[in-house]
Amino acid sequence: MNKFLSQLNESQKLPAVHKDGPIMVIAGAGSGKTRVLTYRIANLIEDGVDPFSILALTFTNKAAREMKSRISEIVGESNSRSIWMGTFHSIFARILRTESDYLGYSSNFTIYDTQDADRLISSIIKELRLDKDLYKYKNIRNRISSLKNNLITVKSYLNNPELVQQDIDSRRPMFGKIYQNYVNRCFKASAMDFDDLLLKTNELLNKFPEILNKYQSRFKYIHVDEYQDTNHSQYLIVKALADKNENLCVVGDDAQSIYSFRGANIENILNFKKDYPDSSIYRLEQNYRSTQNIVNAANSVIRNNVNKLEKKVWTENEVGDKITVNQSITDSEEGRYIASSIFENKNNLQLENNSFAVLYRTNAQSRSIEDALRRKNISYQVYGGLSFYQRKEIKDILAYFRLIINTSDEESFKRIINYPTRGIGQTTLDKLILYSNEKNITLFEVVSNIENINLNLNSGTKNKIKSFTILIDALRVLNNDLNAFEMAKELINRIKIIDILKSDQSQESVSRIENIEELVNGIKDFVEGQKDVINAKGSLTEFLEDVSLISELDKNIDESTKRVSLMTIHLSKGLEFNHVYIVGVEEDLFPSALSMTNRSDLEEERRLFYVAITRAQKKVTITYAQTRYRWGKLNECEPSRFIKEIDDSYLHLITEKNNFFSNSLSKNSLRILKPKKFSKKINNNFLNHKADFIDINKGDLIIHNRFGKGKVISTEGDGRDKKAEVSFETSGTKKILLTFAKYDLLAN
DNA sequence: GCTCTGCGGTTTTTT
DNA sequence: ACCGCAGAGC
Repeated sequence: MNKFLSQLNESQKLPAVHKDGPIMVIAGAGSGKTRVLTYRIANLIEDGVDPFSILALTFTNKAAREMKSRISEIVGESNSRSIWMGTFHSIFARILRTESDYLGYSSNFTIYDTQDADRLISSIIKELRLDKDLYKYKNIRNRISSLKNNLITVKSYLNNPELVQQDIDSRRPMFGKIYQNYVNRCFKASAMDFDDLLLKTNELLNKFPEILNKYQSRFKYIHVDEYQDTNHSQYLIVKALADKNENLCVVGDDAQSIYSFRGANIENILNFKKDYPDSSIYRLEQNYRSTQNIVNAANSVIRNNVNKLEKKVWTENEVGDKITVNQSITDSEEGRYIASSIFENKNNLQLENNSFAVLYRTNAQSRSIEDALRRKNISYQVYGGLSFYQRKEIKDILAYFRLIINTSDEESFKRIINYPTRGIGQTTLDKLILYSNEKNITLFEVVSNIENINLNLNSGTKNKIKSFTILIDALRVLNNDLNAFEMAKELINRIKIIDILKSDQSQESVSRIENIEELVNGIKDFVEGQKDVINAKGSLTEFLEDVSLISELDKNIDESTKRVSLMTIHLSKGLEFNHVYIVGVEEDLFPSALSMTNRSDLEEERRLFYVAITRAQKKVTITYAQTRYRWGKLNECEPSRFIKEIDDSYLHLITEKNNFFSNSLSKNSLRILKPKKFSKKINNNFLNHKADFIDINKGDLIIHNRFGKGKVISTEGDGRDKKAEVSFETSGTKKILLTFAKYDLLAN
């Protein structure tokens, strides 16, 4: 037996050395499942299995990278490099590019993200002259996505009276038409959305036995991490590929299944034994991550779920601190409590910022936490939300890149035909789209041939269109020789985007310029990094492939500054932190109001809470507020039922007596607030006396997050109605409402 | 065709 | 508060 296996305990060792045949590993939180996968793959290689024949599907590309580097420490880099390891989406995108001919696609196909899909759906709804209030693009997108994840193509949809009736009943009889147009337009644009990457892989494997055979023979050993979060489409791909050798190892934890909204099917893990009757099932129940109090608290919560596999997670770790539950009066008070608590723990326990994570149910909750951390000078990193690559200026630059590589890409074309503005407006674009739909040719073909097409355009417009096509054609030629970084510089010079943004002096433009610079630096890093990769050239194509499937956690973050992590609980899955704050643990927020109508949704929320608790090694703090701003309005909140589900013996409740509220609250206001449900009147009193902002007055200098530096000319109103008129250096005079505005006091 | 303004939806989670 | 969009006015 290989000596590195001695680093595993007995129950970890069994699945790690189980070589052939289907196995499932049910791994409780913190039980070392990544370790098992790592050593199992290393062991296969030491046993003489060709790394090229090992496939490992992970949940994020970051997880894949980390696992690869750990495997390379054992079996060497030349071996680990050859393993097929990555997310479903990235691995099968790679295979689809290789086999694109079979499906009638070009190998350069674009990957549409959610925003691209939404825009395309919106324009189809508009073109079909449908009522956009009845046909909400989000509903349509979700419906298309769920059909695709269940392998229901347009044809099978139209042949299924029950499905068609569902849409008639929800007053969307034209849904089928939209679905059909959407699929056709994606194909015409040579684009695949996220769901297509899985759907088309299934199509490829089902329709072409020689292809199926090729990949079945290649992938002799298949591993799937986070199996509980696979959807039906992914399940079928795995089943098809594993069918020949049946060397399949799936690892997961039904208690951590939290992605049903994107089609994940918990039944996949619950039914594994039925699918593979000869399979072996292993359980990892010893937790190495957390204290006894944390493990026990998590167990007492998940016990309330009916639908689950029985297992008992336990630990030999210390008992540890109890879970602190803190009540705050407002959401901003909650933020201040967390910032103070982090500050104190850092000092008392000699911890760095990166030992702490703040986890929340919705991205919108990060704001109050960010404000509080900023005021205490604690550096933090927000993951998720509007990501860097979704920002307008970045998507616009990327749209150029995408069009250069795939001129059929309709969504990219529409983004940049008039960016920067070159006098080609909506009217012209509508004519181009109409013609391209009529003749079934791409928009770029239309403009490339604009001279010979009669669209009632004046010669000025025609010339503007011509110079656009000349620009794109020139860049396409350059792309044959230049790498991604050189292309980026070339593009930015040619469209003069920095100059244009500079001429507009607003704070917003400054930040757009910074973002573009950051993008260019990122591309430079990427090109440098590609020098180590076999056969890679650092081309634009490679860069786009990398960027379009990047996940929130894959981003390169400068780790030299240690930061507190802020993220949704969904994103935190698989991670661990010394101290974890779970915030906004209130009814209607967590569990979400939308999850309370049926048992299975509520159970998923509970699993989410379980995930949150089990991220912590040493300490969990749960917070909730009595009032919270949502949709710009103040709401009264109640503590979440999940808090009550934790066995009391693991909890330390902070009562008002020993609670340390920040200085801005007087003892009086605390006394007033003592009754749990306070009246509207008291509520208003409180808010009028104790407004939640940095008070500013005439003559003060402030810095505003959007408008920059400015001087207060006058103020009006009181309490939370207080407004200030501020003269900003670059943005002119604005009136701001102090409770909402984001600013800091510079001097007075 | 461009730009400003006001309005309405937004906040469940993401590859 | 924030964003995207539609409509008005230039």
